[in-house]
Amino acid sequence: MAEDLRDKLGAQHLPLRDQVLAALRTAIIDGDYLPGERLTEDRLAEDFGVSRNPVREALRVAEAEGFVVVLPRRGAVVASPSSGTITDMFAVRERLETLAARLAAERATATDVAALRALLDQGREATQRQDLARVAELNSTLHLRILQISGNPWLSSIAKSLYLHVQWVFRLGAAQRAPHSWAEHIQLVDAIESGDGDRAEQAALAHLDAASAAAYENAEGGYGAR
Amino acid sequence: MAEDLRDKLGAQHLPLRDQVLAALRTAIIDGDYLPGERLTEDRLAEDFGVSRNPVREALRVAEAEGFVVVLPRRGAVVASPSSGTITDMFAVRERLETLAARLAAERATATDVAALRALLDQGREATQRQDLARVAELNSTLHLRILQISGNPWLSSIAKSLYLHVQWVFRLGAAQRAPHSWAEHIQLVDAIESGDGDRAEQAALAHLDAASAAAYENAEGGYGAR
DNA sequence: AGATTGTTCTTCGTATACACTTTGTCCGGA
DNA sequence: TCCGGACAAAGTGTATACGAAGAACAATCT
Repeated sequence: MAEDLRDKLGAQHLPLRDQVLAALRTAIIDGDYLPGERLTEDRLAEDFGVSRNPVREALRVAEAEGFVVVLPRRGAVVASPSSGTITDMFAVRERLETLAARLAAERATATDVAALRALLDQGREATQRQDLARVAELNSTLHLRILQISGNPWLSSIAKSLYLHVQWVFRLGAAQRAPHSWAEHIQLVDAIESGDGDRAEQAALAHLDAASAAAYENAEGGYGAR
Repeated sequence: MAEDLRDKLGAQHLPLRDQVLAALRTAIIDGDYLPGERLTEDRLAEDFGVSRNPVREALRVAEAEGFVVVLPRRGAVVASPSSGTITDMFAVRERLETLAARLAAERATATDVAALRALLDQGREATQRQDLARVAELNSTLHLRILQISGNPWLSSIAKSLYLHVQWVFRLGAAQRAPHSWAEHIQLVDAIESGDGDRAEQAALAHLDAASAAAYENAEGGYGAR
């Protein structure tokens, strides 16, 4: 795994710290680094085939984003999402993504809507093929796209970060609600296309409530907190 | 007493990068570094009397928080808030701080309320003394305290970051609305004390609308372009 | 056993070096 | 005079090494 990452990182020429950050995020989200796992700088530097400096800079951002917790003089460990943080995250998402849906409804151009519909089609197709990974990916893309259409950079960047965390928590809970939620997505895109802000907000709320309920069901199993 | 010692020992040591970050933030908010100004690593390192490494790590976080913009291979410049970002920020704050007010109303203990009332008193006093700087400071403390009482770390940290930005924009516009807004604060704390979530949310909304309107008036003067 | 003392691991900060980009400047030629 | 390109300067991006301090753990001593 370390070799794969190293090869990939070496190939591109973005700043190393950004590549490390991206790799670190996905490694955490994918569960390659498990909650509570200790992330020493040397270890990460070796895993990614870079020196400690880019690693440190990436760790600071990962800390600000809440993926890792840094203990003073002890270094970083992967954050441990508790069921409490799930509740908190959904409470914030409810406020933010409903706003995003409203703004998207008010501002979406014909091209925007067409792009969303295209994602919807691909999603339906992937669902039929039982390609769950692809469905999950399209799911993300759809949500992120709506955020982008909202045209509010603050909203977009904050909600995106939250969304990544939700993905992480879901993955940890082994939830695969994606196909089930596709119908809600269609409602949402319909509402956005209609240009009706209230309706879009309502659709987003319904979607989030369902997702939240599903998250709770999966959380029943319990995470190994701390 | 044992706790006192632990708090002292643990809290005493602040990593240099955090000190640099704090200093950088306040320097930007206070207008010591003006929007568009170039921030070379060497210059910052010298200004703060540290080496480049802590500066770089602080810069990454400042970038994530939106205080600086980093141009690839060119380094960092202080971000330039436009009137567009003001609108966007208030749209998000409206969703977030109303939620915070509701949660605070639902969860505030007697001690929490007492602390808020104490801030209110100090604020009234400072207003009488015409000590505007102190009023502004108490203003911040009050808002941050409410966020903390909400008990949602995500909400708290996101809204805090937004709040710092608003302070910045206000300072740039030379707005001193603080004394004027104090009456709204009293309403808000009253609502939180009552435990009525709807009422608290309403009070927060009224406060934000007034602040937003004031921000716009000041923005008329015009900020540098996007 | 319990407390004390080392030892080790790791972070944190510093310093230094160097490649590579971008930028700015200067100089010669049309 | 103006243009264009070589050339130098500035600054980032990255690596490496070293020392100091803190935390955790093992070994030792009373």
